[in-house]
Amino acid sequence: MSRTIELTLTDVSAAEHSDASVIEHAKGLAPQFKALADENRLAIVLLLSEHSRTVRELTEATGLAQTLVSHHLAPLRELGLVSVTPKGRSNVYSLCCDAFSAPMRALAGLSNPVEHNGCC
Amino acid sequence: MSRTIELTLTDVSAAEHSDASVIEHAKGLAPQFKALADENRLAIVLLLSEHSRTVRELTEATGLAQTLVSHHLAPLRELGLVSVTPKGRSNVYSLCCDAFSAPMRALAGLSNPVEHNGCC
DNA sequence: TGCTATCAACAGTAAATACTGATATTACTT
DNA sequence: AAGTAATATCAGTATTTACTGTTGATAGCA
Repeated sequence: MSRTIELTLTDVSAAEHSDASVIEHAKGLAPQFKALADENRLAIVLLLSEHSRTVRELTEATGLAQTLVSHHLAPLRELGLVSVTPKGRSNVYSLCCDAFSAPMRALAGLSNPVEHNGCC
Repeated sequence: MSRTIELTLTDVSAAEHSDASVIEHAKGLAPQFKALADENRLAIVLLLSEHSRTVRELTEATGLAQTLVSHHLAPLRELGLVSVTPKGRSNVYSLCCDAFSAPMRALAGLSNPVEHNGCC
């Protein structure tokens, strides 16, 4: 019960980057990780990776207060990780694009990473 | 200048997971993201993805205070993301294993993710 | 034109987290 | 044995961030 996915990446090969460039890179990358670092925000993202949902649906699925769901959606929106489409009096949220949702769906299927501890 | 890597994953296919299981999964996954969410910790991890280093080397490479580097290494250690090997009076840190360092090296080579904003 | 559902923004509080400086510990060096 | 280099821990402060309750705005519905 496993499969193989492919990710196309900029080549990093054996090339060493300067320390300074690695640190610059960390600064650019950290906000994305931060957006996924909160378990409630991550739950929202994973739920959206299945299919688009309204705020109300997210509120029901997570059991969180509506105001808290909106609160978490705001930074995801600002980072461009999710997009909004008004529909009637609802707001339908979707993951931004496949470039993001594909890896997220992959993560959603990862076997429990907590049990990774002590692997080496 | 790009290449394709393969990741073998537990099958997530089209199967919808229950909301509850997705939320459970988020709880298990969030700590790993949290460990990478701080730009200084991420810098340390990316530096270690190139090769193992002592605390002193990490301190020099990052420009951070030694005590702060040690402070950040502690949670990475507890999560099992890095491992320590005493060598002389130094402590050599390495990324835990290939399962982790391979994706991290890939990330280190990703083109700037900040410019992702507004893609869709 | 009220009425209600859906959502976002605001203000305040509580809690977590990053940082600093000082200190203790261990292992080399002379 | 004394001195020093390398590191971790501890206590304290500052900052960030998550959360709650209230309120205001918009859009459908009766």
